[in-house]
Amino acid sequence: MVMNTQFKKGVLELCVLALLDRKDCYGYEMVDEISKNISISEGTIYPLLKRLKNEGFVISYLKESPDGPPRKYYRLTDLGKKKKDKLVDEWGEFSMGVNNLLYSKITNNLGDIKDE
Amino acid sequence: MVMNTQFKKGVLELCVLALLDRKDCYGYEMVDEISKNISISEGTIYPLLKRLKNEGFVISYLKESPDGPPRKYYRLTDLGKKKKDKLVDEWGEFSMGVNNLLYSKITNNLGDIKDE
DNA sequence: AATAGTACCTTGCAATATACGATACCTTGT
DNA sequence: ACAAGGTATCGTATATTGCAAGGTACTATT
Repeated sequence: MVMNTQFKKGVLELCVLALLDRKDCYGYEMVDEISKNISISEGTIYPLLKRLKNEGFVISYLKESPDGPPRKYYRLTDLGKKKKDKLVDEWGEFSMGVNNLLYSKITNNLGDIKDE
Repeated sequence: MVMNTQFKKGVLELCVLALLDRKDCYGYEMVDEISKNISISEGTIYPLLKRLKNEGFVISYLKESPDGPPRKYYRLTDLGKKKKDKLVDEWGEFSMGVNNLLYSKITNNLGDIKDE
């Protein structure tokens, strides 16, 4: 899926946290899951997961795979849940703000300037 | 307005183009207008306008101001209009994709794995 | 043994928002 | 005349982050 790279900045963090809020996932799985809606590559997710772990938003545990190397599953911490809720709120405000700019009547401040 | 910095990456370009599609604006004015919905600083908009001009999406012309230094107005070119339309579409797809991830039922691929 | 799919990870690059500062014009107050 | 503050522009340096490219390693299939 071709997609504006810049749009994703910061949003992928939200997507990962939102995904993990539903179920524990391993990295490779998240790429698949998220890719159904917005494109993401492995080179993005692994550094991101590492960062989220360093910041205490997730923990990880290993589990054997039936076909391949062991999978590293990630689970949201309480802190991660809070972070996710905060980001969801921020995303709502932000996307609403953008949509206002794109679609709403422009608020022009010229109401007090009369024709002459 | 406090706001996630990363969310804005790339979207401000869209906002500026959308604003200019309605009316010619000067930089300082755009900061005011956009700030009603999403926070933005002057240090952001001027480099952005310069880039948009270099890429041929806008042209600029000077106009005296009743109070202050002359204003540099920006106007969308045909190329800029196309770019704006494209970005609006991309934004629509993108934000829809994110909302799917945040709010929709998760599509789990475990339907063929039975309890045992 | 060779290939392909799964799964993990790192390095280096590119894009871009912002802080910070510089420049310059105008008005108002002292 | 001078200082202060609002209006308006522009440039530089920095931090964050997504991604391509590459590597490692395990399993199953050919």
